[in-house]
Amino acid sequence: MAATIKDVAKLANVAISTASRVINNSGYVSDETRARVEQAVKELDYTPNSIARSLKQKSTYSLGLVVTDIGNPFFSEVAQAVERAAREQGYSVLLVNTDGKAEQERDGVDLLVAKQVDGIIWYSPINSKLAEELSQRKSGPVIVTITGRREPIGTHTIHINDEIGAFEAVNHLIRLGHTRIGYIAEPEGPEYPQERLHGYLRSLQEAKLPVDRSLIVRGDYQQGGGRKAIKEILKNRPLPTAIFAANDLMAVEAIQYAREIGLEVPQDLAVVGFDDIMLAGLRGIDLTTVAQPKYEMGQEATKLLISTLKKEKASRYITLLPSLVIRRSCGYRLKGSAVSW
Amino acid sequence: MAATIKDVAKLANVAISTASRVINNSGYVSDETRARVEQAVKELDYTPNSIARSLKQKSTYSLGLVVTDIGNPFFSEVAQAVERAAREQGYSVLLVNTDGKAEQERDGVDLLVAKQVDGIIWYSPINSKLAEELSQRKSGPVIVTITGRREPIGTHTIHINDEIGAFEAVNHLIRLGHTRIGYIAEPEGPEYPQERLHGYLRSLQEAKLPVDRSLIVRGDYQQGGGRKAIKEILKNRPLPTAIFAANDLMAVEAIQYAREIGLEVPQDLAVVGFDDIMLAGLRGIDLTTVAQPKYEMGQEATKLLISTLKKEKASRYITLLPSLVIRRSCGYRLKGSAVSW
DNA sequence: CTGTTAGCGCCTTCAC
DNA sequence: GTGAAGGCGCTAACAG
Repeated sequence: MAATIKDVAKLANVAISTASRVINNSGYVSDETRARVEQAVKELDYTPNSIARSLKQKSTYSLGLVVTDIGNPFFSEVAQAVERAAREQGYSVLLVNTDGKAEQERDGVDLLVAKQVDGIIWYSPINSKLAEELSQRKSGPVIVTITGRREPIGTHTIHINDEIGAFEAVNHLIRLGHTRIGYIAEPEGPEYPQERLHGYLRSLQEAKLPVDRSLIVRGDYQQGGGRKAIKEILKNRPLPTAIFAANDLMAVEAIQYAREIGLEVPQDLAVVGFDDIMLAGLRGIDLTTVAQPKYEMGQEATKLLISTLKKEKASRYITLLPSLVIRRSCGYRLKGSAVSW
Repeated sequence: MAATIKDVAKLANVAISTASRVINNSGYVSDETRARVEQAVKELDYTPNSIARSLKQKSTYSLGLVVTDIGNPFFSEVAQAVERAAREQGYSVLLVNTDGKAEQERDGVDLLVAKQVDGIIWYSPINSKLAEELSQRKSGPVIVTITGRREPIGTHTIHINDEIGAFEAVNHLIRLGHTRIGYIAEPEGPEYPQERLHGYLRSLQEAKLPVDRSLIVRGDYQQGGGRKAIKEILKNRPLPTAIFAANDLMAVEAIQYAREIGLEVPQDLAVVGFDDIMLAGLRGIDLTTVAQPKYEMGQEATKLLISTLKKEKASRYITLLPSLVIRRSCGYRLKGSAVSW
């Protein structure tokens, strides 16, 4: 049995409340008494039970981090930022994986609520109603969502403008002279923001390029999905000369597959991804991609969350812009294009 | 204010203990009463406060996961396995990053202890004394360590036989005809297991190859560190024909650097890594590497931990063997070698 | 079957 | 300055 404050008090020959005072440094205690208590603490190797403390104080100093898949390097980088920012402020983080399933998300969030987390960083809400409702509760956790959607959800929203990111990526391909651009798209369904698709479409439209629906194939954001999708897309004739993929994982798989069947990247097929996960920058991969400010996203969200906890703060909506990182996978100029780079 | 069991009891017109019974499904309750309580629960949208429950039951149903760097894809894969296994058993996981610093590790673990986690999966203990001592405490958390060291630490130990992994990797290079094999080593210092170095050395010795200390340069396991190390190693003349690196991140950087300065991989320089993180298998990288059973490690550790929690179990020591995954970065045969593959 | 009664470990008035 | 007492939300005997 670990020592409790009671043991400390007894050993120091003081009342529990006095022991509490010196441990928490609150209220007046004579130097002499303080010394006695501190001595007792040391002797018993006493650690305050923060469960009990939380029960009393209604604050657990912990926050939940809800992500689709912590095994995905993209989320893991965000998680790293969150953990660091949280630790620096004395908070700890409870990790919940949703695997992209609404049910798991609900259960996970329920768990976090039961564990009385002070706040939740939610990336990203499949079930936005749940998030919205939760953030309405008076004594519920503060909810910060990170999302590619436009609509704010929760107490605070960190919005990554995916639409513009995708738009810029496709624009870049168009400037390079591409006119048949395939798209390995985000999955369909209400739980997935369709902003990247919108950006892709808008770019084509503004350039007055036709939209060929058979060049748009849904991916699943997972390993294996990019391969399936690119296969599908490359059944089209004439072949597209460029591919935009809704995330890097799928983009890299597209490159792999293209090379396997004898296409050269970028000469025969230019590829642009989305996210800028670490591997995108490796030599041998060199993926041009839309970089999401992963670290900032995690850090911003955490800081915002914790500062809200410390004092009331109006709901905030922050937009972060992704940026296009040009590497080699898109080529610098398409053969026969009039545009020089 | 969130609803408490008291509110539920009042609304259902029963005693608190009765409400508790139906909520926890313990003891006999008449169907009629049960229905009333359930109705009340629904009406108030009641969620049990697990903080309070934990205080009473001495069990928080949460476990700590201590890793060096969750942003590192290697750890993030282990974390994924841990989270999943934990969730399946109704446990949640508190994430602690050490960034490889002893102080952060201590603070993080203190935090976990204060938060009364039931167990800690510790990968990997820099300060093994801390781990050992903690696992001795009667009412302390169950400690499962994952480590490349031989010595058991904590309640249970999952040992990855790094020495054999490294040994096999270097053996492979030797079989391919290499005799000057550089090593981008693990960092020095008591907090880092030196098993991979041992394996490297043993392999050379058994093959009766000379050990050239200037071909062994310490890395830091981080991004950037492989680059620095390979630079150093390649100052040697004659150049080594092969490089073994203590992890994939550094191995990949070595490949990048080698290519930048005009060396072909694997023709001029064969490279073997350690870990088998996702990117190792990508086309364009194709890194031959010692695969650690990441998923098994996380899962095994978690299951072991939780089963211990449920009923006393003797301390266990499990050894998992890594396996060599041969891809292209090591070449199939060294020019001029007599060994065919 | 159901209600009453003690706490779990801690913090926080409120007296002295 | 210090102590006594109440209660956070919940569970677990123990009576009825």
